[in-house]
Amino acid sequence: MRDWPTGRLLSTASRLVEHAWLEALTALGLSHAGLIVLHLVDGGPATQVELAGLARVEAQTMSRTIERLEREGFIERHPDAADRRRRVVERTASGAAVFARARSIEAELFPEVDDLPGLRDALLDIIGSSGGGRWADGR
Amino acid sequence: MRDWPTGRLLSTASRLVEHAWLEALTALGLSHAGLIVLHLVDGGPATQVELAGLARVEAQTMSRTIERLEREGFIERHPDAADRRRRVVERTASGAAVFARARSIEAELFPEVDDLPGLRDALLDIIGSSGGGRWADGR
DNA sequence: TTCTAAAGATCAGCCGGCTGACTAATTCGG
DNA sequence: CCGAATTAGTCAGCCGGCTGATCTTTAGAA
Repeated sequence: MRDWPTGRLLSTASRLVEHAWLEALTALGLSHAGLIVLHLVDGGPATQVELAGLARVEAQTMSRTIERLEREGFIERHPDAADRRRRVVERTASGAAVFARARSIEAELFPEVDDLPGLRDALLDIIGSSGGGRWADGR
Repeated sequence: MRDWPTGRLLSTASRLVEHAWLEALTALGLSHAGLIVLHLVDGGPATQVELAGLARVEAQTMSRTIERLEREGFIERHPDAADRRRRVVERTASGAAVFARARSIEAELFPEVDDLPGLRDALLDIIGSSGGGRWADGR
């Protein structure tokens, strides 16, 4: 496995970390993708396109993720009076509660690694350069 | 995004790198998962359970991946005479050819990063510790 | 020897990425 | 002011992870 190309190591590591997470998350009725959305709307309501851009995900993917969150009662969608194409996504009280609980364990489950800041920098580099113009917004 | 938990950075980076790959790979009629299998059977024929273990993937997932590779004509499955539960997976000439072409570009597409060996070590660490006994074989 | 447990492979069904195609609403140019 | 282009959202369908259940075959124990 030491001979594997770096990209393959990256996706394998990612999958295994996500898997380790899954149990704790499903116990809360959440999923990985859902947690990201809860995090993003923590800063206030947003439209689906905005959320997709921030999560670096296509709008169709975000649409389904939000649909599942709504089904669980963690968020609500309200039509925007000013632009009736838009649906504004908002956290519910239940969503706020589950986010508070999930957030605390999010960092704890990540395995120990020698140079954590170095790893984070490398990942941010990769995201920046590999995003290839698809995600204009850097924030 | 600098505030994101490391696990989320990891999966985001992984997805973006895979996406950058997809175009080159689909042009060859291949997929990420398929390429891994072609790499693994490069060392000789193997059973599906063996391949699943080496790729760190469940047997059901490997089953479908192999099915698609077979459909494309890149591998063949033969029943094992000694143990009729087993199906031995073998590369075809076409599979060998496409692997040779894909392999050469695999490393080239990975973005530049400062401390590549450090990154690889960190990822191997994560895979090792986060595999949590699921994948006994360390090789 | 027979009968049960384990192993290899698959099926069904879920989630979360993606693309392509579509609708409804808004914006903008002539 | 009206029609074309753009934008927000969704639907359909694919791939690749996963779990749980099932089937056939092999191995092992009584």
